[in-house]
Amino acid sequence: MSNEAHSPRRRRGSEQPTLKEVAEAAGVSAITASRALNHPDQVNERTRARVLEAVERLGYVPNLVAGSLASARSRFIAVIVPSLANTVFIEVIQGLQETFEAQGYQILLGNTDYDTEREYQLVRTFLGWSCSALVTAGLRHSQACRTLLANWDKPIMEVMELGEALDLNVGLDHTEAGRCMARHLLERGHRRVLFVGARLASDYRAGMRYAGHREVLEQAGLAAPLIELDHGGLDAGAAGLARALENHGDVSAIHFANDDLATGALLHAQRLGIRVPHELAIAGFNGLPIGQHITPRLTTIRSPRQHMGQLAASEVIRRLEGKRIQRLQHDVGFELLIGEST
Amino acid sequence: MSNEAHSPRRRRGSEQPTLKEVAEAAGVSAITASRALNHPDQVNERTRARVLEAVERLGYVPNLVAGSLASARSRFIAVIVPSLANTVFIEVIQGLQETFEAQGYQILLGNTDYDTEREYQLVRTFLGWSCSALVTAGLRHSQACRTLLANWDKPIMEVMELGEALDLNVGLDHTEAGRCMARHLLERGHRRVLFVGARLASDYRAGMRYAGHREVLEQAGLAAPLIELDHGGLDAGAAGLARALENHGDVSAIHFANDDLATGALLHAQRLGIRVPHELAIAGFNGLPIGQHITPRLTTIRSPRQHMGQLAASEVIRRLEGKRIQRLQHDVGFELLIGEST
DNA sequence: GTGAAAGCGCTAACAG
DNA sequence: CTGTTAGCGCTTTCAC
Repeated sequence: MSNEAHSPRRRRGSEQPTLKEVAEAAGVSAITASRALNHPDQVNERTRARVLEAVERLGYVPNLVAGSLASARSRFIAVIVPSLANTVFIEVIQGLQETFEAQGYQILLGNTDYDTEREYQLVRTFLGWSCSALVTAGLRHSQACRTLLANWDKPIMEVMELGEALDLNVGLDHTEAGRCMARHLLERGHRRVLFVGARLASDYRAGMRYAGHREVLEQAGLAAPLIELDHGGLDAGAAGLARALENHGDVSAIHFANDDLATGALLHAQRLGIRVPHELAIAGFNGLPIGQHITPRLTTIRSPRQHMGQLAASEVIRRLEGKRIQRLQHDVGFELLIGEST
Repeated sequence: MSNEAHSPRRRRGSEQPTLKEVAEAAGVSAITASRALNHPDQVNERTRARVLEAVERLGYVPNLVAGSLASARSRFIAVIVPSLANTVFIEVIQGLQETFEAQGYQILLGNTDYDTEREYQLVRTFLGWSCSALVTAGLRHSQACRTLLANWDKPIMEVMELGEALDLNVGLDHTEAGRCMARHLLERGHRRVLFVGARLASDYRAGMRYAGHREVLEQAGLAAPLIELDHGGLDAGAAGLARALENHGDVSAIHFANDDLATGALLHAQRLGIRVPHELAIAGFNGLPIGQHITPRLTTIRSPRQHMGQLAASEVIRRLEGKRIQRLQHDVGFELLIGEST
């Protein structure tokens, strides 16, 4: 039986059984075996048991590639972030992952390194995998990428920030966050406030926070000087503090673009014997745990990053399941955490 | 032309052009178009230009699913880690990602939540995607998982720890790392040394470090008391310190299972006015940046995590390219970083 | 509830 | 260097 003279192609290296073989072993047709596995309710219970037994006995592992080709859909979700080195994206990914995995979706992770051309390439690749949806960090894309996505009929979710989105959008208002912290510093009586960030062209959301910060200061008739560092991290924060003291010795507060910089600066200030906040106030953004463990505790803004991922995933899943989406856009907000560093 | 009376199936939702259509537009056969894209050197330069032009004009995006089915290989690399909440795994993933992506491989990320049954399910799924290789964190797997992998003929790379591996192995010796830190503490004159870890059954590599620690202490005729916390993080470190002071008030040093715990404890000690290391020495493991920014700097052990990922990926790629692998196992080692906390 | 036939879009194998 | 043919393993469609 089934003994062809020539078998022109048998690539499946090892003797991986196919669905057809499982079906034969169970005495049913391939399609019934398929249904037994994927739509159990469409198959007689006893038939299903026979199929499952055969699956077990033969050690069958479904070929998902073939399934995807035939059905023109994979259960892949493309997730594109600019960096894995930044906790912020990791936490969003965590939220996405737990929610999607629980529904049987598999994440396909891409890293653009803050390069929109790279993003475009990743999107192309991911479309080629018949992804069920795309989640990407941010609203800025190359024109080619926009064109490609405009012709794509699956859910597109842009996370992190809020604005004019391609489709779905879950995020927070970074400009407003910048304003919020600037207002806090003004309330604390600071009049000479410096903003220190890193690579604001790439980390343009930090740039938006600076814009908000600047707006508030200028409305109060104050200058909004900026120091832009060429990389981030704790070391950079310490270096930023040093530069600030050198070039802006008269500032009474520094608004850092994120908690890594702010924490690095705060710990460096301790080493230098600068008393925070009396001699210098320090503020950050993100609400990382470390900021709440150092003394003085860091004044910062906490964003619900994991929740952002969960919400984004839930909304995408709703759409995939054909449920009505009430709003295309969700503002997850933020929270000013006032520590003793300001 | 090519106008069939009935088109039984056209799933590709939008009008995504196929390779065949590109080929027609370029006046070549499908296989030539395929070669022009995937094996440019096998095709006449002018033919290739025509194909590329047609690709551009039609906005063709290759269907990778179909390609994988036909060739029985995807360029997927399955990567399985127990958690995304732990920096350690993220850094390894980063190393893997940059190296694999540079060679055109796509990572398929799975998270087991420290559950070997979940790992088994992930492995099954990933095998179904015709992954080119599997990278997994750790050497411990369920029996079902081992059986499944034993019949798989693609490269398997186990990272993080060293030991009897399924195939390739890149990691470090955690028991030795535990010994190393214990010896350091003994050298510093400590005789009452406590080990504090979290969920050692899940984080069994921390358990191995404790085993090494204990071995050294017992050889010196000392006890090796242990406090096991039910979760990790900075908060837990602070709580661990509190528990230590309460139940082991006479200890002169605490060896924490990782830097998160150690940092949380160290910062908490500062708040309590406990002078480190004079009244209490504190040591960690991982060599996270934060430990080198706090005062006193944390004594810890640094492991080359990103390098571990890069090396693991390189070795897998060598194998995939058919090159000879010189050694199946690589010890990436570790480095004792002596701060002022001990 | 089950099956037969057709084909998803691409590439391997050969032939020229 | 290019083309023809025959599938990869599965699911859709439609019939029973």
